[in-house]
Amino acid sequence: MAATGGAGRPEKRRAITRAAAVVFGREGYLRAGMDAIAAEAGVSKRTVYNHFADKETLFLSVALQSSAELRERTRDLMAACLDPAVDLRQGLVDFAVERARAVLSAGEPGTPGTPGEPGGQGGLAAHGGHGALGRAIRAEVANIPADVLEAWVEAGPTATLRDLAAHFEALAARGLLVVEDAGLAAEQYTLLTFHGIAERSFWGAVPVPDEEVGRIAEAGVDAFLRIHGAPAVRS
Amino acid sequence: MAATGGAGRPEKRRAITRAAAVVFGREGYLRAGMDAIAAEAGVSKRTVYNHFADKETLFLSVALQSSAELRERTRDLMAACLDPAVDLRQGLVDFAVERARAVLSAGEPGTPGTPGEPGGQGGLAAHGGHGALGRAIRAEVANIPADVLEAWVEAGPTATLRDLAAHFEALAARGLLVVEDAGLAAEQYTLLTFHGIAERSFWGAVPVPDEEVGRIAEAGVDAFLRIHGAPAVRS
DNA sequence: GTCTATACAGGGATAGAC
DNA sequence: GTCTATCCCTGTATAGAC
Repeated sequence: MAATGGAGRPEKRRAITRAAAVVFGREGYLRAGMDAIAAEAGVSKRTVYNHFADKETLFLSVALQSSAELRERTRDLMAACLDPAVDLRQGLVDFAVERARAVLSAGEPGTPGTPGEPGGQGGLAAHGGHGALGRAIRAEVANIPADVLEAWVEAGPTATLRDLAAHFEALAARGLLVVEDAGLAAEQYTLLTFHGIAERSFWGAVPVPDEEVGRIAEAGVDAFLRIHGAPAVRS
Repeated sequence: MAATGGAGRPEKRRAITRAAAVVFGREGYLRAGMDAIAAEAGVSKRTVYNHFADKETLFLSVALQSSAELRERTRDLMAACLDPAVDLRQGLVDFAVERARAVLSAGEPGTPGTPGEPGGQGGLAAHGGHGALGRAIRAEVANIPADVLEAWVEAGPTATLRDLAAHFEALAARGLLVVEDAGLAAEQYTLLTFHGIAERSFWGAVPVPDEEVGRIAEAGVDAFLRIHGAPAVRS
């Protein structure tokens, strides 16, 4: 009887959350219908209500899950681009570009992308990208309970800033960066290399050409290194 | 008979657009009802449909008007803070703080603010702020015709970037800034001093303490001056 | 016993009619 | 200015199927 409990087959529950991410991302919270979510999941509407008390509960559950998933995916990209650091500037540019692609790409079906890429499979954003769901959340921010919104921010953006700050501290210890406040440096890097693209594309709603993504990422990294680059690297 | 023509008393039309800005900003596009807009304007619902063909037309009309108004208001703030420029750093900080207040403040009724302040009266954002309407537009971005969205961006954010770039070029000519690409510098200033606050507050939906706005503005200006400050100013 | 399919009650919205 | 036609959506109830 527990509405949000573990009733029913877990595979059905996963199909519902995945379908909800697709439909909420595509239509937004208010326009999305529970009928459409049930159809996308290949499940009866009654089954949806068997696993989730109502539309809002389903949306908030999917939002929190997506936030944590995107943080993990971003942390993997960070490690792949910043840990080797044979070329710091190139690593910072690569991470900016890959992050923009991961968050903002619409996941167009015409381009299969890299099918064998690990870490990107089975997540909530198999079709539509995390950006679409993030847009739906931002659109409903005024109607989301404060504690849930705080949990979403903490599990996603804030945790990612912490991950990035840890990397910057490690780079500073190796003499490649000069940072007093690693958290501030992480925020400035994110603003200079990512938020310009996010804002221009309205968090993935409007496509931005790859060429321009690369241009903005390079300009952002150059500005960041003027603030925090070690003298040897800055030149 | 022209739906969007100048039928009816212009005062009624202004009352409708102002009411629409209030209600759309408060409730968002989908949740806002034409009944509530008519009631807020103090006119009959029939009068609303007499001036605007339908809900979408009204929304897009108000969006474009608000975009142009916010651009003018921001340009005034820019001139007031950056033209004297007895202290460049202080001027850049003041503009960042005033801009954040103008865009993101919820216009709480308990604080009458500065009643005699010129330029802020009679606009669409008398109650609720331009940020609230901007949030409603961003929430509906996927459902707005591409040409209208482009016009909104051009009349608001892009025009403001151009205004700021012109100021930076003047400051560079006076030897206070070092900029190769004034447009890029304007974008970096906006990112470093404004977008962090906008994102943290979700474009005005969640309040940010004045103290923190000031802190972020100062840190952003310091970073900006490390990139573009003239050597005499940078120290 | 859980899932599917469908039908239905209740509320609210837009847009038009009187 | 009020009143109403029409549609859509959430959430529930009623059937039967693996």
